[in-house]
Amino acid sequence: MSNMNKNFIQKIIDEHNETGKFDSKVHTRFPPEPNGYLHIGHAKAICLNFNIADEYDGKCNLRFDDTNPIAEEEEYVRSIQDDVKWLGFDWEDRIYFASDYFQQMYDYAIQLINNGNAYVCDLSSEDIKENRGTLLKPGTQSPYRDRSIDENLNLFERMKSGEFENGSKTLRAKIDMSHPNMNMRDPVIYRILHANHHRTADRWCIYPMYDWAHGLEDSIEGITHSLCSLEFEDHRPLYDWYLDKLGVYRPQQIEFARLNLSYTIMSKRKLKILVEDNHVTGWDDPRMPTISGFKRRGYTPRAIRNFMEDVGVAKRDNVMDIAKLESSLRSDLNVRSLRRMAVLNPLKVVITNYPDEKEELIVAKNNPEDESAGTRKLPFSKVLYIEKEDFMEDPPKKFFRLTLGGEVRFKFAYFITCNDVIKDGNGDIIELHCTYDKDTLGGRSSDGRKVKGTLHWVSAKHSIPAEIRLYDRLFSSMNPDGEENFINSINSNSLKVLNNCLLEPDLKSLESDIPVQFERIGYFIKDKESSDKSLVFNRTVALRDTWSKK
RNA sequence: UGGGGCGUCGUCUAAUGGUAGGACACCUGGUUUUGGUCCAGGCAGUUGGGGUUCGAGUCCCUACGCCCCAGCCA
Repeated sequence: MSNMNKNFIQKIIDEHNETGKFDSKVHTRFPPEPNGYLHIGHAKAICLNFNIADEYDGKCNLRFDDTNPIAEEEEYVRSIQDDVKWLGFDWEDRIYFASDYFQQMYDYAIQLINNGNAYVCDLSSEDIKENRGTLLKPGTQSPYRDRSIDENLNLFERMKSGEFENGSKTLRAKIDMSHPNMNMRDPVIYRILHANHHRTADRWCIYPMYDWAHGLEDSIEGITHSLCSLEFEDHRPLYDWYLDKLGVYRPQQIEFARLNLSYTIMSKRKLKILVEDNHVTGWDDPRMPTISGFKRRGYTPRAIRNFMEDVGVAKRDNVMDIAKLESSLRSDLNVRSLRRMAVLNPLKVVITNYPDEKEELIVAKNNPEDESAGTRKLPFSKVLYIEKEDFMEDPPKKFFRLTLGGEVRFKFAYFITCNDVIKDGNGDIIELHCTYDKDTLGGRSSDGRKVKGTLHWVSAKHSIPAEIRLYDRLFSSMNPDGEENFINSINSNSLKVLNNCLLEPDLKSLESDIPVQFERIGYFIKDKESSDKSLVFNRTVALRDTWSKK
């Protein structure tokens, strides 16, 4: 097998497989902390871990890294599972919690103490900070560094039993206070936290720090390749140090660059501000870069997964153009979505030469990309509605749509010519009087006459009302994270609500979660706020538009 | 100024030391009952300077630039 077009992680795994380092096994894990909703950046890690396991015929665990009871909640463990499932990944029975390993971690800590590699420190967090030194200056040793093993054992036991207050003591690794890597300057292993944990309640009042916990979790689960983001690169020496001092199985940590997207933020803290200060309606607001937000917006798991394949994996910092995500989205939606007629800003059209009471059913294709999607019947009658912007009395050059005296095709129906423009007192156009050519049924002329424009339309009598929400990017800045205050770069036009939209009747019974394309407009999905009485549709993404750009 | 990483089209990402390729974006043109899709074409890149070599994005030296690290967060 060649190394052509593999990413650097696959190449490392290939090497391991050649040398037999992990017995040719691949076992990865996705280890979220349940302290928030997953976003599109997490999706990269999810796809990477599950896909790579799959490619090498291995497994991928879902593991909650729940070592900080202050930040974590049950609600998040639920939503995280939903999101991973929605993306289409299956952890089978391998769902784990760091909190299930607390006893083992504690026992390992005792082993560390026994080997003289850890000590209980009475320094306050301020003192520890003080003693740590700086990037340029070495730290100084804790006065508690040389306690006897027995004293350490005794104190640690009492920390666990709840004898001490929060912050009064820590267990620390005895490494090197002048190490150039700050992570190695006697890092904290356990801190005292009298707090209720979402799974272990008050059984513990000491909680392991990330560096201690994470390697042990990986080791216990037999993970082979522990994939994480770049900022953990200088934690790897500590990851290795702990497992080596314990003499236990040691996975290989590999760091990759996380995903960044233009015009969006990925920081959990900032996303939380958007929600809490009501800049959006919730974690699943269709403008949010959360997985639940993308889902509600109408994105498909396939589009997101294809995008991640496309983006690749490397070590250099990157900012993906969100246009690439949208491109991936459109290409998935183009193939699968049903075509339907919807008029967002209705303009009344009366076909003067069409019999008053006549109605007919027009055959319309459901999806030109997929013949098997079949056809449906669209009602046509004397009074119709078209898009306001599809008529101009005084059109510019190359305007292919309806004009006074001009002829266009009403898609699937007839050729229509506009004869009169009716205006109100303000001079605004309120109605068009047109005639149809009855020999063009189906939208094709019998005399070879061509028409430049094709419009979508709905029959007034048969159409159904709907609210349509037009979403645009949440931020107008390409890099909101780089702004002095990201809130200031929120796009004030990120949501436009249209209340007088008219849909073809078939949409009444559309199931939720079925993506539709409103012809000539964009892709839409029925929102969860829809009811039988009032329909609400979200615009997932507009169709590519090379006309309005000009 | 310590340590750890990273520098390839506008943006991502490829290239056993051997024609710098692909995607998105952008621009042309063609097809089209969606100004969509599709098709064809175009624009555009190895951070700088030395060195090794028949040959360097790749190896060596050097300069420069960017990111991360001083939580009892992960």
